[in-house]
Amino acid sequence: MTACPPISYDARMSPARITIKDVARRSGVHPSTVSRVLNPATRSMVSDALAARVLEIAAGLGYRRNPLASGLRTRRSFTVGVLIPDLSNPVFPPIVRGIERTLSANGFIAILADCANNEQTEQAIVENLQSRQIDGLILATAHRRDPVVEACVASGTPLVLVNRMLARTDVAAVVNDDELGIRLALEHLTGLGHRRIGYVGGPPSTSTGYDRHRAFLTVMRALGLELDTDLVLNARAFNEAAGQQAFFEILDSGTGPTAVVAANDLLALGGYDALAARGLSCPDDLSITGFNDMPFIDRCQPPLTTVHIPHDELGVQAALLLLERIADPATPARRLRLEPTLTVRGSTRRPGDGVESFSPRPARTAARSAT
Amino acid sequence: MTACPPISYDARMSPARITIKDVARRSGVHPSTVSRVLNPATRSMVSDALAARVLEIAAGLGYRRNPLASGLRTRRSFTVGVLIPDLSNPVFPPIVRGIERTLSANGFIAILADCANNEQTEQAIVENLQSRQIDGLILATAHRRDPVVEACVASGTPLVLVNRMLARTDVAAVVNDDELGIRLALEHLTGLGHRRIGYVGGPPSTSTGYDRHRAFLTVMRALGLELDTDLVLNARAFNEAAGQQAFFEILDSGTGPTAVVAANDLLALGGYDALAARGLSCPDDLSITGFNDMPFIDRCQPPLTTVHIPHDELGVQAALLLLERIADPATPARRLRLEPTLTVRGSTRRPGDGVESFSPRPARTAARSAT
DNA sequence: CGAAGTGATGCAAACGTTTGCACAAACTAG
DNA sequence: CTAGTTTGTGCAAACGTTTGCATCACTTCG
Repeated sequence: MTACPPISYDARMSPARITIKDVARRSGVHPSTVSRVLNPATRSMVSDALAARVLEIAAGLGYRRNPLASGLRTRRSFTVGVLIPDLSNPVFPPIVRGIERTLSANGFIAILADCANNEQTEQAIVENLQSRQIDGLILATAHRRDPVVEACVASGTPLVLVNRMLARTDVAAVVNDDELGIRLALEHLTGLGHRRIGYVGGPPSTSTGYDRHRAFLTVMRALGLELDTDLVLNARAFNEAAGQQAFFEILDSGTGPTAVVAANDLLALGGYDALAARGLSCPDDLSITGFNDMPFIDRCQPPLTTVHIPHDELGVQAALLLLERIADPATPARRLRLEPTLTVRGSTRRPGDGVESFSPRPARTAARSAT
Repeated sequence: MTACPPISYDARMSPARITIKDVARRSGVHPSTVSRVLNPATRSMVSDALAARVLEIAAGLGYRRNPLASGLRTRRSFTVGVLIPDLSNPVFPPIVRGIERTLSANGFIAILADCANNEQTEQAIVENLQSRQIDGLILATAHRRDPVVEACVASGTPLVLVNRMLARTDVAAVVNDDELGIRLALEHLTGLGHRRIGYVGGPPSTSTGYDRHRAFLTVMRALGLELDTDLVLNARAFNEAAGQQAFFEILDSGTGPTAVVAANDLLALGGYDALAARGLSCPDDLSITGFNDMPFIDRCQPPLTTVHIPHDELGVQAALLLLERIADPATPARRLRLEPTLTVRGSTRRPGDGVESFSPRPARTAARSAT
């Protein structure tokens, strides 16, 4: 826009909106000319002098394009859908924020939908969004084999996955380097002296569940560590309850590990719960690492050692990738893999460090539960 | 919809969308008739037999209404804007979730925008949304005197505030009973024996800042407790940094209180930080209560005693109120006040309880900082 | 039995933009 | 100085719905 002359306050109050016709009448030109002026792509078709005049009049009148009408004609809406499996998982808000900021900086808006981890819901939402002529879709919900994604690809909807990706490689995605993340966690633990290390993963139907699991196996082998299959299992969901259950299985397997790598911070928190329920504590009895470094996880007790992922950047890059694809759908699907880092906190320590004969722990636990 | 016959897969694949005309042609009736059938409000105008047939054909063809075209004609978009001051504050995601779920259950979608606590941005976003013909707006960003809200009211945009409200009473809002919340916290503390109680609030430009502050003064007086103005102050923002700073002032005032009521969980966390920086601890040296009971705050150390608010319900009710106003803008602006409860956790205890001559605390703190 | 009423459907004009095409005027070239 | 090209605008038809009005076939009643 040009310099913004006094936007007549009336203009905003009156429900009678200013249309392109009003601008045309006022400038003494045809509506189509106004349209061309207002559209950057066609601006060059009209003479500079006229364009300037029209622009000024439009601004003076407080004209605002009606995206519905425009979208009806052009089949573009400058709107993208953002699907989140579960907004109450604190990893997602920062990602959404990055997405939203980037989109709106480019004139797009984000329609947010939470599918509550339900594929039915997801399908319905996507269809609804498609009928609203959204220009593209960002999915944080993807499964490795995902009918919703398939449908989107088939229908030609520009699509970018975030955080999770697909088995097939022709879909754009922005993810973390999961293998690197797991490796960082394992190297940290082995560096501390851990040898018997367990793993609690997520649903293998998701790339984050699958890839991190595989990475764990690979890296353990690479490090020359013994793999005890009793200590490696996948929880049925990426949440605390499922994590607790998985940790129970590991704790009760008898062949106690000294450390466990969790594929997600919530699973790690479930581990805390399991330990507490068995009268054990982290890191004295078991070191635990998480994945995601979700907000406020540094505040829990003990502060979680976890793989930090660039939440915001994940969102930003996903949005940029989508904008790229919307601008030119023919562009090949790129897959970005961002590098995580390890954030060491209080949930990991050398094995055995906590088991002096006179642990202050039990006393404190008792004291607290008496409060 | 009627029973859903095999939705032809082709329908979704082909970019050539099915329109009302296709349905009309196929049923041998005029498009307008199809429109009437498809619109519940006008369905009764057409004979039941025909309606049934059209419905069936529409479903068979996989027809989906184009909301852009429909909105262009009717000036309704079945879209509402949701403005959040800062999505990274964990109170908001659950509220957003409630909003989103309720809206989408009623055929509306939510456009989410995060204004990063910036009024400029907010203004721009609202204008953008208005030009997109949104049917209404839910604002979690309101200030007590808020030009953006004024503009919305003036332009006749249906509006509901959530979490915060305005000084003026003619704007619909769903908020917590802030006074009750503060009272619960204070009664809890006095019940434990606290007498010298401080307060750390938020910006008085927000209703949550203003009302909680006032409630604190009122309730303290009602309880017959002495008010020391050195112990009562408002942080410049609802976040940890501002909270820490405010707690520093209280701690350094010399006239140490035994408890502090914080107007928000993040401020309380800032209090934790301030205590830690001074080598003190909660609740041994100071009891602290929060407000909001944001997700995972029960995991921090110590788990925060805080005023629990019905996040989800706040969102649900805000959405319902907005739908009500959209359906009938003439409806008087209702203001709902939901009741909070107190969740007692580890951050509060009797004053003096922690200061036995042989506190186990200092030792532990030392041990941890040595790790 | 005819007039008035009722009920179901068709017709066409909107809603606010965009865009292929036509057309005129102003150039360029031969 | 004419034929051909470029440049700048206007014209009108779309995009997919909705809705006031017209129309027509019935029923109902005096």
